[in-house]
Amino acid sequence: MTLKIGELAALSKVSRDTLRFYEKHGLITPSARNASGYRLYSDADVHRISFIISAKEVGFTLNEIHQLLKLEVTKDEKSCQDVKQFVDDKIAVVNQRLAEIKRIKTSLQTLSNACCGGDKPATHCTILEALSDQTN
Amino acid sequence: MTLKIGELAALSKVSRDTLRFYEKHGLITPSARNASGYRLYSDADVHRISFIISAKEVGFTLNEIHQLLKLEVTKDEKSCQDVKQFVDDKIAVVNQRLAEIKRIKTSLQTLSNACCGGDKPATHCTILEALSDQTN
DNA sequence: GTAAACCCTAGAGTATAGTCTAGGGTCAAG
DNA sequence: CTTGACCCTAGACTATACTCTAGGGTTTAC
Repeated sequence: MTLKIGELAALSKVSRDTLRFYEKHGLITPSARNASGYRLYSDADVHRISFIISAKEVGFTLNEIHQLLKLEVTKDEKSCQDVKQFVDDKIAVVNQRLAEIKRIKTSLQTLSNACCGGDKPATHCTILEALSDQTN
Repeated sequence: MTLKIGELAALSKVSRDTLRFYEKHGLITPSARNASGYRLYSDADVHRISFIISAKEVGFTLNEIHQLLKLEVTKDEKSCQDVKQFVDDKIAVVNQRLAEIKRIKTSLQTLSNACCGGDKPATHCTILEALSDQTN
């Protein structure tokens, strides 16, 4: 299965321009071009863009994502130890972020539960009150 | 306990400029000023900046964070139903992000485990291979 | 009592991540 | 065989989130 840029854009919910922008910055290169120079994306490209989007959504910069993806192409030049160290560092970052997002989720949920759900004023509904309720 | 801007900056690991910037954009206002106009931050301010930083780290924009924090001051003007709806929407976003970050963590961990940890080339170490290993 | 280390404002400059425009070629349907 | 919906490049423009500079006042330690 190959997709043209507009099709991949629709599928991934990003713009064509964004795909070209990511390409210019080395994040994703279509696996082929047709005779007229149209970009043709493969299944692997679909996975790749999906990873890029997920990573971005949870707060990684394009630069960091680039580093993560680069592990693929530099694999023979770096020792395994280096790769492992880099990835383990990223796991630590991800764990931190996981804890933060859970904290935010808990406060949002406390907030939602505190709300009556009726149409009275939400007098006791504040994020910061919800946050400080946590034994954290 | 009150802190001057430099002290809060050191504590929160952001720059003074960032704190002033956040203030300009309505995210945080010091609870007081001294006679010379120096900003004085309270415990509540410390919690507030900590929330802002966490929310930002996990991918919320300053604008979204502003909306979350604004629930505090607009509480009497909005009906509880409105607040609940807004917060529940945010919870959905957070759940999505939680799933994504877990997916990334799993792939990073698969990647790390696949690495020998020795000093041989990391021939089979790629994020995308790790990602596609997942039954996802 | 002065020098280093802080604080203030206002506004310019920068990095990141797109988004849009101009000017042109391609393709599928009618 | 042309019209509308696509595709191309190059480069200008925008939004977000800082970061820095200039020019000046304040505080604290020696």
